[in-house]
Amino acid sequence: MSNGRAPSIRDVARLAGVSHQTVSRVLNNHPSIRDSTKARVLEVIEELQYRPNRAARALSRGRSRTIGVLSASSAEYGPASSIAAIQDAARNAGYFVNTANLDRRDPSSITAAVNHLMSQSVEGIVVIAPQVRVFNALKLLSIDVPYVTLQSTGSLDTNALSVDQIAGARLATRHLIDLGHRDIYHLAGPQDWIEAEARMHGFLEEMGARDVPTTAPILGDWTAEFGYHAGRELLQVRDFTAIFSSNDQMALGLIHAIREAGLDVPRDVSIVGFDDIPEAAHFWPPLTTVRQDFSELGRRSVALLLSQINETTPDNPGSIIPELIVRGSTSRPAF
Amino acid sequence: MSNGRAPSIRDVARLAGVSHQTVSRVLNNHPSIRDSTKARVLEVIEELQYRPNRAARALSRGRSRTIGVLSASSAEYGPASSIAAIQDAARNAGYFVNTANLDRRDPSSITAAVNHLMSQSVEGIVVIAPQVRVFNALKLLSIDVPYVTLQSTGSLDTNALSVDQIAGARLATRHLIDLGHRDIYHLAGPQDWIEAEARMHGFLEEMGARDVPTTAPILGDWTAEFGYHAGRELLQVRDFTAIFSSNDQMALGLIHAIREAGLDVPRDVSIVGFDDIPEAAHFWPPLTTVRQDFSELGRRSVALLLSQINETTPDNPGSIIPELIVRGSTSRPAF
DNA sequence: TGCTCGAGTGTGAGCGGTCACAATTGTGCC
DNA sequence: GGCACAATTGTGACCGCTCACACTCGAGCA
Repeated sequence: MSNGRAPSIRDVARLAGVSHQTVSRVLNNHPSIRDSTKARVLEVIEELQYRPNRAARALSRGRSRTIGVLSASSAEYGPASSIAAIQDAARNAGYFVNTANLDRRDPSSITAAVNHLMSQSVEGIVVIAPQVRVFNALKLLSIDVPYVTLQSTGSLDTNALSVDQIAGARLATRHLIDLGHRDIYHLAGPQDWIEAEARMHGFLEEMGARDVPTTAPILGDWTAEFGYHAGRELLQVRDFTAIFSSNDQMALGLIHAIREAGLDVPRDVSIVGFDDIPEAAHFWPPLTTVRQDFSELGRRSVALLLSQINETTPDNPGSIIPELIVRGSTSRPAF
Repeated sequence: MSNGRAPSIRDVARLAGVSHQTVSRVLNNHPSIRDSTKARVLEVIEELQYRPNRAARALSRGRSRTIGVLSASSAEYGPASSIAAIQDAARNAGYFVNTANLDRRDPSSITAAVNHLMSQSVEGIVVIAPQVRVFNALKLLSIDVPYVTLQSTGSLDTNALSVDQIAGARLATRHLIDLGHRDIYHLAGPQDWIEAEARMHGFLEEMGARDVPTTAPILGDWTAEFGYHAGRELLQVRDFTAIFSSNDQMALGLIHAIREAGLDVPRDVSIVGFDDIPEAAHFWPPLTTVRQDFSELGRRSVALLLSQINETTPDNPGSIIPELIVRGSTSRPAF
């Protein structure tokens, strides 16, 4: 009993007067077990406060029932929401989740993080680190477990899943054009990020489709701080009436810079963001932006990954279409 | 070789012409191993792409080298930053991290989450769910592993670690009083949250110490949305010149409401927030707030937890003192 | 009655590591 | 050369579970 060790399947067996294998059968819901036996075993389990030892199970089964998450910048709203959803979805499916974060300054951390996950013998990996170099590293490492990525690499990956960033960016751009804007800048995310590139593409496509001339997008780093500085730079020129920012944080920085220069949003400049973080509705002015459902993305990624692990067909293919949320930061140009 | 199974310690041993135990010694950096032997083994390990099986190791050692994180609202900035830091710190210490999220609507999820962690045989738990009911549940469950909490329960917990919320709140309040404000409201967080309560206490203490009369704090839910509605309510009365909000998001909502009513921040109302989220510097006006170092908190919590697990003495006791960051949202009252 | 068959249960061998202990080899010194 | 002793390596059991297979027993049927 209180010999220091946690009770094992054999302790339960002894007390219930059955074999260890019978206990194992009860634990795994084996069909052919007499109800009375099952009840007795369950009783002892309860009495002993028995908990199956996961390591032992993983070892003998050869499956860890764990999936890994490879994530960059997991403190940001989008990734964090997705991770939370992934964890819930995985738990519901009986899987455990292990997260490894990438240090964005250290390229070798990709290998380290993957090794970390592999040494956990994860059965699959969800990648929320939508940077080209991460994908390249993943290919080189020739991982022997399936993995899905939360962002399409643009090529026709069967294991990619994403909010249709291009469609979202076109929605935002179309909105500005429809309002009458012609001189529109795009503040993009870092070059290296898949979704930054996708949004930039969407922007350029829509501008092209409507025959609006464009200037080269500015490459930012997602932070409000960058948006602010970019805004100050842009105001030196002031040959634009609207800016489409690749995320809400940079949009916030832009607005700050514009305000500070004594101008008004949206009267002088219209701003559209991307993501619809919960705060966006309370920016001043409330931000017009493109909403993407990070939680749904997380849930679907788990479904897709598990279907690959278990070699079943996934039930929800296709990408998620984001939605334009019009608020106060956009209006017709002054004239 | 390619018999489907991953190579084991014995495969390595065979190829290197040594015993499995020698391989094990190499893996664990045992001191008395001849350099030449070690080199040979490492060579084979490399050749075979051998990775130790964690489940087997955990089983035979009886230790999982895993710590659990119990977290509520892990998508928010503060918790998410701490979690990221915890993961890094744990990884550096050779530990794995497993996160379980609480569903805030379902009280029974506490038990479920703890069971989830325990079934992983975690060696310790970091609790980032600073709600009274979580602590109560934890006590009832009589967990047999050490755990630390990222927020002090107010009582003298040896296993609590925290930013000194009271000191932070006093800093914020003092700042407002020093500016000349006397009619100051406090928009608090949810009653149930330890840190909300601590900040409220700090506010009341400082007000008391300076003989400034106070009104009852308003209990919010941390969201910008709530701050906005609270702001609209408050403006019906308008018998205040400053508001101390228990976090930055609610402060943002307040500002929104105040602006919408045609008033100015800080001219008509000064606002102080709490947390210093990265966006706070770019609110309009930039938010005066109290900065707390979530990453440091995460790192220290791991250090504390590991010291409990390994029964060593922790090296960095005491709480972290937050810092007041003065920006544009506060000024002397109109008169 | 004797046989087959399947439901229910038991037996023993792994899974891939670590641990305790035994065995072997090497070194210094008389 | 022979011995004590340390350095290095090997042997077998065991961690807690699942797997493959064997066994028992009663029902159904010729």
